[in-house]
Amino acid sequence: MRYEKGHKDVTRRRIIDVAGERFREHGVAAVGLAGIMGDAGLTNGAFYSHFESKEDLVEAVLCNALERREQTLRNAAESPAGLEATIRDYLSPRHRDHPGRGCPTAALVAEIARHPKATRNAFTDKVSTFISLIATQLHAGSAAARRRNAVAIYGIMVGTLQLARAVNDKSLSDEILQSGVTAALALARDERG
Amino acid sequence: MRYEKGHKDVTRRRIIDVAGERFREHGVAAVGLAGIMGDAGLTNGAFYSHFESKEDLVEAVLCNALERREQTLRNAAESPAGLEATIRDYLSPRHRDHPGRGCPTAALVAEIARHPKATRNAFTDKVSTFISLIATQLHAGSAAARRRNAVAIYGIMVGTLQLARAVNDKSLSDEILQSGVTAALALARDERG
DNA sequence: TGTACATCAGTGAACGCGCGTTCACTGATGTAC
DNA sequence: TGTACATCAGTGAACGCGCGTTCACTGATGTAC
Repeated sequence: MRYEKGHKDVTRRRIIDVAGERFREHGVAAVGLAGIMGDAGLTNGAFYSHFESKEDLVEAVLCNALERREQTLRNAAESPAGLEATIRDYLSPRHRDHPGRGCPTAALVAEIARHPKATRNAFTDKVSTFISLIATQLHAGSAAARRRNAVAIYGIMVGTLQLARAVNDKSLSDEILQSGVTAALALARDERG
Repeated sequence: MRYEKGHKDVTRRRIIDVAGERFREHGVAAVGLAGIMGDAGLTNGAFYSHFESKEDLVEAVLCNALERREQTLRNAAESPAGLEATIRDYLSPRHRDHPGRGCPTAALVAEIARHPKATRNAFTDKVSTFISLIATQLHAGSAAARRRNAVAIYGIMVGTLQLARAVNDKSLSDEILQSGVTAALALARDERG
């Protein structure tokens, strides 16, 4: 079975997509390669003609998911109320309830901290980019204050989304999301500093 | 070898302490029971006279670590500048660099979201307590605004600490911590709402 | 006081299982002559 | 145009390993008589 040109790339992308969803849902450590390959419609053995190791896949998945996130952020940044929409969408029940297709940072940040250098480097680059992208959407205060607020907004989004996901009580979870939105929007409008 | 009274409790506590450190450092899924028992100076077999399962240990570890955290928070709450000290200590390089003895929420929140009901219930109770404890240390705004800010402060602490840990660049990591401190303190003093 | 038995925290080998990884093989297509 | 060979994405069985868990056993002490 020879395949048409680009077939292998398509397969590789399918593996990355499947793995991205499963990693964000269950964590990297809890997801096995056999399951990923099965979901991608392949058998175990094919994995190693696409990736060198599980860690190699993790890096590819992370880069892919973060790049998509960056595109979304860039698109939002073009409309004036973009940041507000980004914050409201990020801290929405929909995002909370569907981690598989959601923000890779919120789902995997603690695990990334324990992964090897290459993976963490890729993550670090994107964090820098996200902070800059948020900062360009802030208009009050000095450049330093805008950057400081951008970091805080990113932190509040990641932290409150994770808390809302972990908590086992719907009304508390909703309250956490709502408080996160209010605080992040206040930071976005901050005139101090 | 019969043991003096209370010996078993001491052993159980030692297992919980060791597991608590290792879980926070490497994540629950990445830590094996044999390693925990070895570090506690015991062999595998002894585990099941102390706990019903790994999940049972996870729950015990989480309750223990969260309870300690609550005590620390309560002690800080008695001094007037307690919240500021709590925030600065939480978002310090020392806390960032030593997750094993640090906040269980920051280390494990994403994993907790994927654990069974009993574990999540225990976590939920403590999150409620933490939010209330932070809220009692806020003095500006309505009761609703103080509670909202308490949630946001908790979220900012958890989110920025995790980002600072995952990022592979010291100066960016330090900047994230510093921005978190500034934003959390601003929220603590917030007069709006 | 001495003997027989109960207790029970801890031992350490073994269980089945799924993990990440390897590898000889397949078979449809493209290329060479 | 027909034949022989190269290519290479994917197959599927097997590897060693460490996991969570089980269990028959140990042996120092406490209790009963």
